[in-house]
Amino acid sequence: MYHEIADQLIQAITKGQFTSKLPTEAKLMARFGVSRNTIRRAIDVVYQQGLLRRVQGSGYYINHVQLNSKHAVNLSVGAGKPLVKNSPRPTSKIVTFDKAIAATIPLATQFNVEADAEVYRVIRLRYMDAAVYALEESYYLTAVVPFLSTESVNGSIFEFLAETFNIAVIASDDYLSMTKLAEDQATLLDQKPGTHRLTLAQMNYTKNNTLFNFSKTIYADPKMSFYFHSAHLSSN
Amino acid sequence: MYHEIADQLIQAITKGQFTSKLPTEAKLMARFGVSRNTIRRAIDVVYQQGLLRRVQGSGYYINHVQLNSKHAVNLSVGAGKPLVKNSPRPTSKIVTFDKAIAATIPLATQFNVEADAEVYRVIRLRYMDAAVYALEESYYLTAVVPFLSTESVNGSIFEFLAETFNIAVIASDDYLSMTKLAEDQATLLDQKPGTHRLTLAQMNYTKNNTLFNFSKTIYADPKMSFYFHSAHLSSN
DNA sequence: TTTCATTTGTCCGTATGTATC
DNA sequence: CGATACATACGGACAAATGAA
Repeated sequence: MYHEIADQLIQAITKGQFTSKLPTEAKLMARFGVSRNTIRRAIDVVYQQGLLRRVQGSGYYINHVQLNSKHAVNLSVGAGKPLVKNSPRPTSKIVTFDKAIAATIPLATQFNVEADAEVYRVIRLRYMDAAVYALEESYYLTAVVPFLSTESVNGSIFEFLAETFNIAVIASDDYLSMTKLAEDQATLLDQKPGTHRLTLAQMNYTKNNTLFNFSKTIYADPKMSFYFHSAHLSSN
Repeated sequence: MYHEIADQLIQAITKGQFTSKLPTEAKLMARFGVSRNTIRRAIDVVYQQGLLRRVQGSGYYINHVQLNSKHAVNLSVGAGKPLVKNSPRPTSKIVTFDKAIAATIPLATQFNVEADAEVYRVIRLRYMDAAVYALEESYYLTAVVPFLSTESVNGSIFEFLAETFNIAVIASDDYLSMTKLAEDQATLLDQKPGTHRLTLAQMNYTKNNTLFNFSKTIYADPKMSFYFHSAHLSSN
C-alpha cells in the first residue's frame, strides 16, 4: 500500500504537481485514506530517492535534482535508468547472447557468484540516437530468470523481466571505476585502446534479496556522470 | 533511540559479533527493551547501508560487502569515508585555506549555491602512507560553520565539525565523473596534464537538510573505485 | 503434501516530544 | 504563547514467507 502511495507521490512530483511543498501528513492521510504510519512510510521512500527535504515543524519541501550532464545516470533509483526527462529509449546491437557457467566468467568470480550457477550472457552495444554510448556485459541467473526472449535482449530486458516474471530490482550493489579499454572493447566502442572510461559494475537483487543479475557497463562518453543520493532515514 | 540501537548493531556486525544472522526481532526487542517498531526502525538503518539481507519468514542475514580494490570508497554510508578496515588516517598538505563568496566559485554556481553565501575554501592534497591519493577542493558555508581551525584543516574537518558544532552528515548528493587534469592539477598530483581521473563532487547536508559543505575531489589512482548500495525500504 | 510454529512485512490507533511559525 | 507539523515510541492485529514436523 505505501508502495503505491510512494509511486503516486513520485509521479506527482516529477509531473510538477507539487511545486515547492508536499501537502501535510494530515492532508495526505485524508487524501489516501490511510493511517499516519503508512503515509510516513511512503514519504520515507520518496525521501530516500532524494526528491524531498524534510523539516520538522515545517513540512516536506521538493528537491529538484540537478543533472547537468547530458549523459547522467541516477543510481539511487535502483537500476541504472537514465533520468533525463523524455530521453529517447536506447537501442541495442547484440554482440553475444548465449549461456555460460559462472565459474568461467571473471566478473562472476570477482563477485563470488556461486561457481556452478548457469547464466544467460548478454553482451551488447547500447545506442542512443544512433550513437553508441555504452558496451554492456550482463548476466542473468537461469535459476531465477528461466527464459530470455531475443526480442527483450534487443530492447529492455528489465522491462521484460518485470512483465513476464514479476522480477523487480529490490536492491543493488554498484561499483564505479575506470577501465582501460582493451583492443576488442576499443574497436567496439570506436575508441583508441588504452583509453580510460567510466565503468559501472552492478549486482541486482530481487525479492528476498536473491541475486538475479550482474553486469559491467563501459560508457563511451568521457563526460558521462553518475548521480547518487544518500539520505539517513530520519533527518533530525 | 533507534539511532543508538542501529549504531550498536552496525558496530556489532563490523566487529564480527554476528557471523551469519542477526538475532530475531523478538530477541532484539528483549535485549534492548524496546518495542518491535523501534527495533525494525533500527534494522532499517542497518539494512539501508547494505549490511543486511532480509528474508521474510527466515531472518536477517549478514552481508559482507566486498571492496576488492585497495582504494575503495563506500558512498552509501554518507560522507566519503574509506572503508578499508584499519586503514591509516590520511594526512593533508594545504594548498589554499581562505574565505570566498560562492558566486566566484564555479563549483558553487554549478550546484546553485546561493550566490552571496560566504564560504571557507580549503584546497588540499590528501596523502595516504606518504603517497598523494587525491586533490580535494572543499567549501564550508560560514553561516553554518562559523569557524574552522587550521588544526582541523590539517586533519579531519568532519570530525572537528562533529565535535565542535555537532554537525553531522544527514544526506548527501554525489556526482561521479571523469575530469581531464589541467596543468596545475596535474603538477599537484604528479601526473601528466590531459590525463582522465575519477572525480567525486559532493554536496553535504546536515540537520533539516541545510547545506553546509560542497566539494570536489580528484583521485590520483586510476584504480580508484566507488561502492554504493541502494536498497528499497522493504525487501518484499 | 499438509500442517504448524516461527519470523518478517504491513497497517492501524494512540500518545508524547520537538521544531517551526 | 499557542497552533501546526514532523519525529519517535508503544501496543496490537493480521498477512505472508519460511522451514521443519
